[in-house]
Amino acid sequence: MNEQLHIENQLCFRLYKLNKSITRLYAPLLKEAGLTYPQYLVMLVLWQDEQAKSIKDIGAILELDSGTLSPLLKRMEKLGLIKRTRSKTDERSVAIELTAHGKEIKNKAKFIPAKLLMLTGLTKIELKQLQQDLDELLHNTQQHL
Amino acid sequence: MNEQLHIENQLCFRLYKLNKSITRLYAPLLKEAGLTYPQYLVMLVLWQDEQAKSIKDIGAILELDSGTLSPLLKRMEKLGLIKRTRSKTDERSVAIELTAHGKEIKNKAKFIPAKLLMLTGLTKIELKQLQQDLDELLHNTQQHL
DNA sequence: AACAATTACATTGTGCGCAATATAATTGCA
DNA sequence: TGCAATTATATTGCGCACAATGTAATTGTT
Repeated sequence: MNEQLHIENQLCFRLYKLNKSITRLYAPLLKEAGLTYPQYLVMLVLWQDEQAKSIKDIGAILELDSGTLSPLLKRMEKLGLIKRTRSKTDERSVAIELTAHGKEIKNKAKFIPAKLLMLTGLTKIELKQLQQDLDELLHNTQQHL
Repeated sequence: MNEQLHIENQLCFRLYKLNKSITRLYAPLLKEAGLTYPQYLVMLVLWQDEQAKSIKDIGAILELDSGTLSPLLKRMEKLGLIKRTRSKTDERSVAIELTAHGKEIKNKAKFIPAKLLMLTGLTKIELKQLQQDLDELLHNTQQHL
């Protein structure tokens, strides 16, 4: 009997479940704004400073490649959230910017983080500590990629 | 400027990246055994006690529904990892059991958890503490689903 | 200037994950 | 017993995630 192979002992399985669990918590809140979770992540990046960003920039922040982002951003354009424009200074690059509708949604979305924090039941101090732990782990794992 | 909406302040984003990052760490190790990560999770469940389990049982453990498991298990059958059999006592139920090949793979896989733990750079104590923290968070979030 | 290498993005194909719906078997209850 | 409700699984459709490949624009080198 190999205790290490026991599924409940595996860190990865907890992260797998927790990630799904949190995504499901977001779903109803995001639905009100008409967003999926990955779309929400893109919007967070664009809301940051409301400046146009290239697909490359967005990919670097979210750690997603063009195979994921190209169709995702096309869907978001069809939903009227963003506009895609070929850069004139570099025709290879595509600039992504928010539409007026995309900017408006921020007002609905800005209450989401607080709502979610409440659902986690974490205090601000626990949150900060957990974020540090996860950052350290993220740093370690990414060294081996 | 809404600090809460800043993507780098969001717990969910860390979990999202960490989950992807860890899955990518597994990928090359699992490839040697011819498994994807979700397939590995199913195998972990079946390796536990090498007894046939229903799709429902597997779904309860992995928190996956038939929409995910039905095609996943069909692919695994095609790969020769498992066998699917309609239960005779209850024709609605499908029993999943390991093939000889499926059992053999355990010998390759049993070294994976230790390898991965090393890549995380965590001590056993840190691991245990983190697992507890994640369990608590998982428990809290699942209360609201 | 010519051309090889690199870069930014798009496309194709595969495998999840999940909502919604369908179907057949079983159970529960009047 | 008959029939409505429940249960176990399957199917469809959509949206990621990512590997592999393709393409056009740009850069670097000689």
